[in-house]
Amino acid sequence: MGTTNTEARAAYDAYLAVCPARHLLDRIGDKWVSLAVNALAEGPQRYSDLARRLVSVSQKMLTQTLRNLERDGLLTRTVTPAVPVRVDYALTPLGESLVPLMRAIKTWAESNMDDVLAARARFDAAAGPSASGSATGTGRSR
Amino acid sequence: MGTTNTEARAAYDAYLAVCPARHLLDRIGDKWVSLAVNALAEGPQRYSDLARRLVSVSQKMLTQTLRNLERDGLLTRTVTPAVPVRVDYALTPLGESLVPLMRAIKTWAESNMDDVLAARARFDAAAGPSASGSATGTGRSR
DNA sequence: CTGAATCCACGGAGATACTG
DNA sequence: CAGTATCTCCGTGGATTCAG
Repeated sequence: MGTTNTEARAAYDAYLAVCPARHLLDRIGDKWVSLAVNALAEGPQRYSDLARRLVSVSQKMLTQTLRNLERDGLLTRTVTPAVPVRVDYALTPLGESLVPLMRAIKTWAESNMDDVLAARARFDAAAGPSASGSATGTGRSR
Repeated sequence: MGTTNTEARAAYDAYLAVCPARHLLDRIGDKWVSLAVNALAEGPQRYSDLARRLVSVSQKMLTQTLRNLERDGLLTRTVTPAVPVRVDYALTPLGESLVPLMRAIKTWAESNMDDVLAARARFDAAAGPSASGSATGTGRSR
């Protein structure tokens, strides 16, 4: 009595809602964030530069990604009111401090993805040689 | 001619499809993965233990998360055929090698989330004091 | 106890068209 | 050039129910 199951869940959800790591993971988990940060790590870029580098990104997603990063203080957006408007994006110090972390992620991935892929192949072979590849919700695709 | 825009996008998409970092980010970006790995970092746990720790996770999501991690060789699933079945989950060496990375993420988040939150507040105050909070798609919630 | 199967709703991702 | 606006599709996650 008193401490119902529902209350516990609510409390946990509340905790998750403010968990810093959760926020960060949500951010860098976004498909285009890592690519954008990576591109900007080499120096400021114009909107069209970024659009060229992240070849298959839609304008909507690129803008949305950049807005979110700007909102979080990870990059700055500078508008130069020329004839054709010019907008430059650059990492802030905060954004740059994130780069090493991204590199660490990249490094781990490149070092261990072979093992992961091998494990995945083994698993799929053992579980469902007939099944197309994965079960209910692998998470990939989209 | 020959190199159409569409081809370039297809090539880039193909590249992204195999990009190790992308895979890793997709994995650890999953809501429950970080929590599960974190919990298992302290030692093997039973299914029900994990369900208790990740209070607000549904069985479906917990099972799905664990399956994906098992598939990727990050943890092992051991079934003990007792009267009530018993299943233990434990990190593999590969899974454990991921723990420091998760910690790094957690550390960065805890160190810099204040700045992020401050930036966010500033941005929201400047952009749309009347608007509810964020634009088109902040990414959070769900 | 551990998990599979099914149904459903929400919201994000993308394509397209329009604007300052 | 650098966005904004709108619409639709479907994947994802949750609740519920059934089973070994």
